[in-house]
Amino acid sequence: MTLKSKIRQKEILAKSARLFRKKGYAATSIRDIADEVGMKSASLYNHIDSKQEILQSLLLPIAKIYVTSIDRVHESNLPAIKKLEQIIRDQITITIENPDAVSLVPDQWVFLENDDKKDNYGYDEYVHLRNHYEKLFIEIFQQAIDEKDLKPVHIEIACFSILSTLRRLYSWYARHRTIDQAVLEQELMMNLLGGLRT
Amino acid sequence: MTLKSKIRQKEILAKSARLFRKKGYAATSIRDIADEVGMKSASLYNHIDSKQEILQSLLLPIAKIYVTSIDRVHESNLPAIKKLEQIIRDQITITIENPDAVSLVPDQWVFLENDDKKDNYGYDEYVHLRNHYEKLFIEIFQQAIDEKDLKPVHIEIACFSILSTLRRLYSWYARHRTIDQAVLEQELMMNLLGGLRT
DNA sequence: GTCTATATGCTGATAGAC
DNA sequence: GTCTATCAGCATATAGAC
Repeated sequence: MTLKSKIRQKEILAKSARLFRKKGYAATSIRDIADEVGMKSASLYNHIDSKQEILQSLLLPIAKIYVTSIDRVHESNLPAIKKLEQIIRDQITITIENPDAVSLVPDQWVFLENDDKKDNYGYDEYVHLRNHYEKLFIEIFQQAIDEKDLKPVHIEIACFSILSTLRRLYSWYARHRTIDQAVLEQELMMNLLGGLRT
Repeated sequence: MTLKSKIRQKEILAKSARLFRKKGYAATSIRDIADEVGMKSASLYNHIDSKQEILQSLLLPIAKIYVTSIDRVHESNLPAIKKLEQIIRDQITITIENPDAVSLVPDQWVFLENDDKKDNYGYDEYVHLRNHYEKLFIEIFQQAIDEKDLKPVHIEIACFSILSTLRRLYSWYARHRTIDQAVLEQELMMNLLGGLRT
């Protein structure tokens, strides 16, 4: 694979992400993507195998970025409450650095498919990564309660609430791109953890 | 319009809402809906004008429910912080009573269309209702800060965070339908407002 | 009010010329 | 690597028999 084709592929992925974000995977056609890239839809297939491959090439890498990030925090020796703060900071950074890919996370994963013939299990792999992330998040949250840094709240409600905000941050950030990241981190920390601290 | 046809229409709307929730508007076909209702797709058109009309018949009523609810709170004589608490309780009730319609609110409104020829402005009307809701929410939030019941936080971040959780509540609730509503209200109040109180 | 048949257009993807 | 031409299938919606 030449360097040039890799650049072209990255462009196709980036433009697809923007279109998927705007209209969703199902409502975005291969022709829409080709128009955006500036070629005919048939030419796209010199760079990609299928529309489904594009979605997988967007969702699986971003899911792995999330998991790598929380794995590293999990393995650190910080108190659990400090781990939670770091996880929130990491999610903000990931969102700011990959807003289009992140925008697909809440809802577009349902369009991932499994294809036995190609040994290609996009849906299963994605769900596994997401479950791994949520499992660690809840585990660390429980630890912070055990360590008396958080009140003994309803864990599932609290984790759902925090993650709902973080997963939607891309949409708020799109309208406020000039905000200082440190301010955003501080404010969100207060919003998400402030009411739960002992 | 006969009583029977109204019942049939309600069934079509309910089944459509469930399908739109699962796969999204664009990925749900008229045939999918007809299958679910138990008739051929052509027969559906004896009960509805178009697929687009179904989406509007789901989204606009639920948006009006939200607006009616916040309008009533806004006109009350409660302190702003009590208004916010009531708004959160109302959103929880609306979600529990209309989970499928509520599930369409975060993302499916982009598929609403305007049709000049039919004097039918679904998109514009929906966006207007949503903006009205958010304007009142922010106004009441600001008031609660002025009345010293909330810290002087970054208002837009705080409102975004609270609304993100409330708009996603349908998905958490789907997996925890047996929870007592009073408990849910109490926990969410702590999560959403706890960190912001003076 | 439901059906079969059909119109018209768009979908993802492929074949083959250049 | 891009193009034109094309395929088979599915989309929304309508016409008209029963």
